[in-house]
Amino acid sequence: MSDDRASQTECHRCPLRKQSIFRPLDENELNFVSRFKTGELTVDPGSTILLEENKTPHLYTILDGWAFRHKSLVDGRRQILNFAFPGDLLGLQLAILSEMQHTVTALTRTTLCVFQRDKVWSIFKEYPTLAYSMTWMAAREEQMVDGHLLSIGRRNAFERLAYLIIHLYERAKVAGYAGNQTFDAPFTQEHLSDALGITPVHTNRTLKKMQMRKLISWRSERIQILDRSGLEAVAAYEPEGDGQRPLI
Amino acid sequence: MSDDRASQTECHRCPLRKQSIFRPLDENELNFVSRFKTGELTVDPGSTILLEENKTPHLYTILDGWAFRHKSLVDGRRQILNFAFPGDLLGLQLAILSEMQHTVTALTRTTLCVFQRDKVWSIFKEYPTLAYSMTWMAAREEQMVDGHLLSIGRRNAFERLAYLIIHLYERAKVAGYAGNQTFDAPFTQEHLSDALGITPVHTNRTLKKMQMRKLISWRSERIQILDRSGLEAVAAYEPEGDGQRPLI
DNA sequence: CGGTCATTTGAAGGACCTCAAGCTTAGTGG
DNA sequence: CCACTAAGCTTGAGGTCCTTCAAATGACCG
Repeated sequence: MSDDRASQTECHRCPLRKQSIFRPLDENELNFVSRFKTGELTVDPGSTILLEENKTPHLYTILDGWAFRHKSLVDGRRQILNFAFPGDLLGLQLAILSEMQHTVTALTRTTLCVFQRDKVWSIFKEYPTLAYSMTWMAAREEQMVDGHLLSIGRRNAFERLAYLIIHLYERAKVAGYAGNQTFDAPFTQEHLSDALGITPVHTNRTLKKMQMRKLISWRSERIQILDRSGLEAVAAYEPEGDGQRPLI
Repeated sequence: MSDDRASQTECHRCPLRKQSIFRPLDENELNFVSRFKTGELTVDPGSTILLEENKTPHLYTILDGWAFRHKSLVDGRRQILNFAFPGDLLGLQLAILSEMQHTVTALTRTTLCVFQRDKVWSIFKEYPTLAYSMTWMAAREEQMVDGHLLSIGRRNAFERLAYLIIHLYERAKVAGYAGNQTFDAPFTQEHLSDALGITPVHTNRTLKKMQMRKLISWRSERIQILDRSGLEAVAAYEPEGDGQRPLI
């Protein structure tokens, strides 16, 4: 949660990394990014990146690592809203609404690209392409949360788990954390249960059932999808957007 | 679902109405809006404004009326993601991601302001203030969905209902559909149950219980909050953002 | 006044929760 | 190398919340 070593190198990877994956930044943008970026930050697993109450002046992009957005009731019941992967923007709500209503916590050792949030307005004024990308990411994030809401509201535990596994696999894949129907699982069953909206005990039983049916296996921090079409069938899975920013 | 009578009058109310509530549009923006707006559209209760599969070339703002965003599984189980009120933007996902993954349906007779979605990019290029407002609205919408996800995932039926009632009251209030702890309820118990993620039968029983405990009353299309602090207590309610766009 | 739709109520079953204990694993220090 | 600990995982038993099915009641409308 510290280690704010600034480095001006490879900045072009970060501001909206999705974009640089699909389209190289132009000169203006590169110039801008180097002005806008404050530095990099690496945090350990379990550390808080953004806290609900706090008003940090920062906005982040994940360069490497997993994190998760979550929100709790006063009595401690916690709901994981979504997981965050490289390229994802953290703290946009804070920058735009000047209020965060959720917390972001690192799941693995995570490297972030740090920006000044008070410069967001100047992005809109001077770099419409970047602004558009930010909005693109916000819209995409909302689309994912919509999907989770449908899942939590209308699927049973077994179906929810199937859906979440597929979702995580797909996201891990684009981040490079997956391969061959297998992906890293740097989380505990408790994290899963907080994402699924069920108890750890029931999550455990549901996982067991899913392994018993040879749909997945989970050994040593890795989850393998054994029967993709079987999983899709129980989840009533419908593929999400392909993650590609449209050409404008 | 038709009646596309164009009218150039009072356009300044619509493009991002929130904004015009808090700050008058400047000359540039007014000029822009009149170029950008296609017309107005009024739809009857129950009609579909935006359909998941469809690629309408339109983007809407609600001028008057209630609508709701929802999403279903293939077998028909439906989840209401959020309700939409005057000032809300509909179809931003379609415009930005070129893909809608939910449907929007009118709850009351609803009047919409219609825009061409392919002009969104020109907003970003030429009217950064409007672009910023659009992003503001997207961020706010996501914040609301986050709140619902916490609710559905971690509150029980009684608590969910309490939360939803307060939420709807607060939103109806800014839209002018509420007054004196009372608000319009242009929906059925089935809508409520789809928003809460529970069955109609259980929704009915939960409503009964809530009326029995003198927390609310529901008569002739109007819901009255009888005990606000009692409701807040059961919901563990925490106020949302004040809906005011920050000055930039 | 019949028909349709929303609401209401009952009874029974099942999904998920709670509580509680035992287990496994990895890390720590003697 | 072996306690010892702590955190996570596993399993059982019982209870509760919510669902399902089914039928009755009420409200509205032509």
